[in-house]
Amino acid sequence: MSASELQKQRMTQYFIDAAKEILRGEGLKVASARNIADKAGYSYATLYNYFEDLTSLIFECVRDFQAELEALITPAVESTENGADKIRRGVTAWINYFVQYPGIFELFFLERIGEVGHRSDIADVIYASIEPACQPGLDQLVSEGSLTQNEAETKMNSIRFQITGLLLYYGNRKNPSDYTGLIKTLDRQIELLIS
Amino acid sequence: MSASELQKQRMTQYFIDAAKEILRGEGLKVASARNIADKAGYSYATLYNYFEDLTSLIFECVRDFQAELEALITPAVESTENGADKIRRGVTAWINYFVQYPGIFELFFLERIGEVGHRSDIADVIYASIEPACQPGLDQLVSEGSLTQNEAETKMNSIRFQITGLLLYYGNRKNPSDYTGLIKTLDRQIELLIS
DNA sequence: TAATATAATTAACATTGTTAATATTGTCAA
DNA sequence: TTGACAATATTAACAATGTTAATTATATTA
Repeated sequence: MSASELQKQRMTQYFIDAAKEILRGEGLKVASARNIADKAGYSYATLYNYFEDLTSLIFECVRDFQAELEALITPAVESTENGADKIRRGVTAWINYFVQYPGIFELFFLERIGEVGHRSDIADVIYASIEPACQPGLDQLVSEGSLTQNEAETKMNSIRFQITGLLLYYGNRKNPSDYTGLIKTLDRQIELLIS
Repeated sequence: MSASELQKQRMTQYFIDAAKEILRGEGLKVASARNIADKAGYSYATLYNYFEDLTSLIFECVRDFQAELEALITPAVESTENGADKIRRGVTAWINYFVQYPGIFELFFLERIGEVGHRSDIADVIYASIEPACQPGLDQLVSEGSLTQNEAETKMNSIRFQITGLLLYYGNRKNPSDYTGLIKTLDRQIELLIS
């Protein structure tokens, strides 16, 4: 990598780090071009020398968060040999990540379709985020003969839709109203699906 | 009602109608104070003589949409005596409404928590919107002895979370990718839950 | 050191929600 | 019918947003 490319790489990273910090803490509505650039130590216009627009920068953050999420899920899934347990632990890790960072859930799932979400690449990342949590466990159940390939796919979708919906309502502070209730509801729904 | 109260009532209705038309058609991001007032035939500042802020006006729209949705669901549910069928038809009507008006789904479920959604009253309306579609059918299954009260509640939540998640991903044009696929997936998931 | 290329900043524009100041309209007594 | 006052609507303005163009500062090279 040339010196100038290294510089460019560093600059983009400054902005990405600043944006991630804001998204994690205060959430999407605070992640304005001016706030991000401020936190990165540059002027707002400088940001546009390194990113086409604000959405591109946010997209980089989504990819980073996704990688972070996957890095949390994988060891949780691999901590057991039991297929059903793999799913339980994977899904719980998935949920816990978004509970810990509501701003990231907001970013992943609640952004207006026409803005960040409309980029099909971002939608792909989000949609796929549940797979590392479920796929290994389901594969195992299939290989053990407990499930057909077809059933496994249906169950993956059930889990995907259900935990997303669950978190969506939890995020709106409706039901369940607290974390204990969330985990209890999650367990019950998962049990209903994989036993 | 006095003459001036009638006037006030009419004015608010003009703004609500304009806002609903925009929300139905172009969606939330187009529903600005200026656009709504324009469509209502008044200046943007006039709006603030009748609503505390834009969120209050949008909230009125949510309530109207909820009533409209319920008016579609009820006859669908009552069109059969079979408990499971009541649920199938109710949920399908619920989904169809939001498929027809993606802007209303966006308004109901995708708005940032800190803005419209943070009003607990609006969150209540949204959360409850699934009940007319499920409750009658579940009640019937309970009264027939097919379900316990407890199971019925769990299933209601399962359905609530699942169809919301399903629609969320469908709205992002991911999976299912078309309406036929959506209905097929919906049927499969409902079958898995109530049979 | 001077000339040039690169990179960062300020200024500016259009758009947003919202408020204050102003203009218009309607009502009613003289 | 006119004049005073209240009610209502409109324009002007503010701060914040994303974004671009013009300008300034910095680095590189001859």
